[in-house]
Amino acid sequence: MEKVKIPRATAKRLPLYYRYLIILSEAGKEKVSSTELSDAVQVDSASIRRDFSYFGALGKRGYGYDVKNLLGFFKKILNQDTLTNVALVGVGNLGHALLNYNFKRSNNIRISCAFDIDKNITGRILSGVPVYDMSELKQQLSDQQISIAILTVPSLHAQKTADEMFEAGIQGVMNFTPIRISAPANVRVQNVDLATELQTLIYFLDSDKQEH
Amino acid sequence: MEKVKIPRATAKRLPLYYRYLIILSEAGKEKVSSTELSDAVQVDSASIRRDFSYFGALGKRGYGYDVKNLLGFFKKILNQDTLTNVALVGVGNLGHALLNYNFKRSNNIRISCAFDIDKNITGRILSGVPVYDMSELKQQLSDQQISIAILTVPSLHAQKTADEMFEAGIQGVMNFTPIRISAPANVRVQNVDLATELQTLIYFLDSDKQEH
DNA sequence: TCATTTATGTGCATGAATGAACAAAGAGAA
DNA sequence: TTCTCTTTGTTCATTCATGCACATAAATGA
Repeated sequence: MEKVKIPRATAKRLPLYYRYLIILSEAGKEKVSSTELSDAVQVDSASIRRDFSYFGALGKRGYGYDVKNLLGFFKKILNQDTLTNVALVGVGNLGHALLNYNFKRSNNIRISCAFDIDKNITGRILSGVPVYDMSELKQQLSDQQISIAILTVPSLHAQKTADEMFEAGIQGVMNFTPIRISAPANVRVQNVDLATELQTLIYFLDSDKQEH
Repeated sequence: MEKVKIPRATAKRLPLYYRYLIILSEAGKEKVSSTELSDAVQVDSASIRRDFSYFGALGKRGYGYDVKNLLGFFKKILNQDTLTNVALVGVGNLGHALLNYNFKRSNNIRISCAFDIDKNITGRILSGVPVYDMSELKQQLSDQQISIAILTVPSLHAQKTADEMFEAGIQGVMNFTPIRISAPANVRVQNVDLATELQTLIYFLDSDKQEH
């Protein structure tokens, strides 16, 4: 599937559009306007139209967008037509929760293997996912052709574990540790920093308060 | 504590700086330069200097920043000198994980109560946190003077539950559901959309691949 | 058929964020 | 003290993102 050069901000919104298109489709809606969608996803309607327009003229003036059309289109753009397997590294509290998180339903993503160092959980199958010892990382990722991993180990092991992952050929990391791991230039790291987000929320609330 | 008007992007980085300052302090470092910090937090050094400068001239030319000074300063800015209590609404997989997540160590945030509708877990104490029935939401939040909540209920109940929270006086929500909840104008909502982030990562990886 | 309404696609102006570059200030050495 | 070196604080140019506003095109109804 040939892809156009899309602004970063747009690319971040695509999965959101996709999810709401699924909802609309399941609700039996045939068409949708940028204004309707705007209400649902809370993005300005002009931004939505521009986002869509990067892929060509997908809508019809005076009508809106055909839901089925749009859905099929985004499915291809977002590689939703093929299942993406990812690895989970670190099966602690958060890791466990993610194992049970249903990425598959609206995203066609599946955690197909997990890794840990704790002998009590390695060698077993948790929530339908086999848990291997870290020593098997390279072999398994290679066998299963996995290039994306979710990192949920304790901070202390974050960088060391990340290095092992890069060694094993990981190209993209979703980093749940509070450490900013350093990675080779060709690797994408997406940080999800729970404590920081919460604290930012608190900060903004306080400054809201002071304005009034 | 009087606060200056800070750009959004800067405010988002403050907790990150704070965390690394703690690490530096614990490692016994007395001073730090913007360049050193830049390596650690992966933010351009000029941006760091500018971020700091919003609060006044905190550094010394030719020397850098005094770690203890800076730390004390950020502690106040970020309200780290007082404990912030938050509520957790929805004790499923993710909720459980968050109950065990240590927000307190470097952020002085504590989940002090949780809510659910499942009679099997309400009325009990999980990971040191009491779990109440949803019917007690308003009373408890009022008693404990809590204005921030983490929302981890199933998508289907997201909006309805959110409405109850607003009714109970919640001012800030960290929304882990994939639904964009609609909220009163004075309420801040921070969305943490795991599936979307993962999918965005996949999208960027694919477009990286196509460039080469 | 023709007028009216609806909703797209895009030009434009504005604002935010970034990072390079550098003058100024202070630290440290001689 | 005086010189050199380091590192800040800030200016500036650039890029990115946003949302208004509107011309254009299609749909709908009379």
